[in-house]
Amino acid sequence: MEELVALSKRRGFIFQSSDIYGGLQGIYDYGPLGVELKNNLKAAWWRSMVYERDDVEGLDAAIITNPKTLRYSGHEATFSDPLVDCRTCKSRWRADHLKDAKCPGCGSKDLTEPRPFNLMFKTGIGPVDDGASFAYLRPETAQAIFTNFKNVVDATARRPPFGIAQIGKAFRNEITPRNFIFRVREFEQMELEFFVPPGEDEAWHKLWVEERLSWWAQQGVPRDRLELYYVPEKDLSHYSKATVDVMYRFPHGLEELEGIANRTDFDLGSHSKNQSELDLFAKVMDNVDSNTRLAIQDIDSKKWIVPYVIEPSAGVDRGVLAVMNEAYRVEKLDNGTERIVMGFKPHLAPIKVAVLPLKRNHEGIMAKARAVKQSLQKLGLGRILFEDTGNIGKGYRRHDEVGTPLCVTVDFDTIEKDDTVTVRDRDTMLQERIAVADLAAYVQARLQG
RNA sequence: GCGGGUAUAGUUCAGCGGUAGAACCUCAGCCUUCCAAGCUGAUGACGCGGGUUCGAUUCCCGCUACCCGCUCCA
Repeated sequence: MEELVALSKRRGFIFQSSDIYGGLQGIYDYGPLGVELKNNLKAAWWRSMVYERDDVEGLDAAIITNPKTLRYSGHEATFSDPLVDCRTCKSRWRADHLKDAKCPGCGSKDLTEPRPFNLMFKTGIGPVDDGASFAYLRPETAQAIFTNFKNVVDATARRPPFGIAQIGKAFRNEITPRNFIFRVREFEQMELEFFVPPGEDEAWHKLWVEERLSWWAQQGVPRDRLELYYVPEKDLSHYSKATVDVMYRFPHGLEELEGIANRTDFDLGSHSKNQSELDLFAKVMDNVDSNTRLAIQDIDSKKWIVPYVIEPSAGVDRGVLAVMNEAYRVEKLDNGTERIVMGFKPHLAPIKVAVLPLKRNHEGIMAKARAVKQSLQKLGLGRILFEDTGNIGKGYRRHDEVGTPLCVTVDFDTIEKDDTVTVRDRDTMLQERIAVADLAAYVQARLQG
């Protein structure tokens, strides 16, 4: 982990936020390469969810959320637990789980006063901060998908099974942010809420677990590096009938990378009016505020059916950490030196191609290299970097370390002989001579692999 | 929030009660016809705030951040 943190800072992937003022606990910033990596990972998710499927729509909802949404979702009740600490055995308990003001762990009565831990961020609405009008920063992106369910159905004529996908920031006042970008207070989620007819939920749940495992493999986190954890019933979230956690062996231990939950009809039911007419499976709070039913009317029976929801919910930041951890490797070279390589899949690499002039102080080579860079940039593959180090070996090493799949070098043959360049592969360190005229097609083909 | 640990250039490490050194990195110049070469030069640090002291980067206290455990989750 320390090596990843150091590399992240040195090369510009991830920085401590507000660093010059001493930082801010559990908050991180993504640097020049980090933003590319993270965007690439999100784009890969969006592509596989929204573009490559025919049954998913996209959504980008607001972060600031009406408190009623989080009240009926159950978050107000479950995200603000009064907690007490046992001074004897150093354990922590929910105050409402204590019996006789005794520590359930060791029986000691030496407990701290209950302190409220509100895990949701609040903010004031409007310019006058009198506390009278507040809203929450969403603690998960999912809720806005549910509250927009009818909007999306009406706008797209979808019927279950279909899904709504969203990527965005979420905020939680974690008690203990820890482990670099693993557990943070401001984070990003990639969530799909997939709505299915009741009764088909369990089959779809299984299917989505497989889908997600296969997607992670495509991002460079292979199946054998992941473990499935079937959450025991007593540990299930308030909305879940069954949850499968996709666990990854992070540098600090085996932890959750993504959760795939069967949320049943809890959410749509919770946010609906006239719940008694809906024949809900889940226990929901009486809703006196909603102005609609989040349900689909069966054409034949005229009955309102509340779909069940399968939710694959992945952490973007955790994904970045897992992808970086998988990509990181140290290779010993024949000359005794070590080479650090970030073996990102090409579609995730922050820089797709680096173009290097063999000599920095040669006008002709420099000009040609710039031209090659510009022509490759026009392909729209992502970031192409003009790498003007003047030391070819150093340039290669630098790009190994940030995971650039291909380095294109302009040398004397390019400008004096046959208009070819060398293309050097990150993983094998081997080079090929390619005609500049063929370079675009060659690069495109290589980056697709 | 509780308990334990850590905090010196971008990184990895020195160091001392008398205001800090190195290596690598970075940058500039020279050199160099493909894997961190060489030469010259440059930038750059004692996390923050108090206290003790003639004097604190060094000792003490508080804060902040990070790491480990409890707990929580994407």
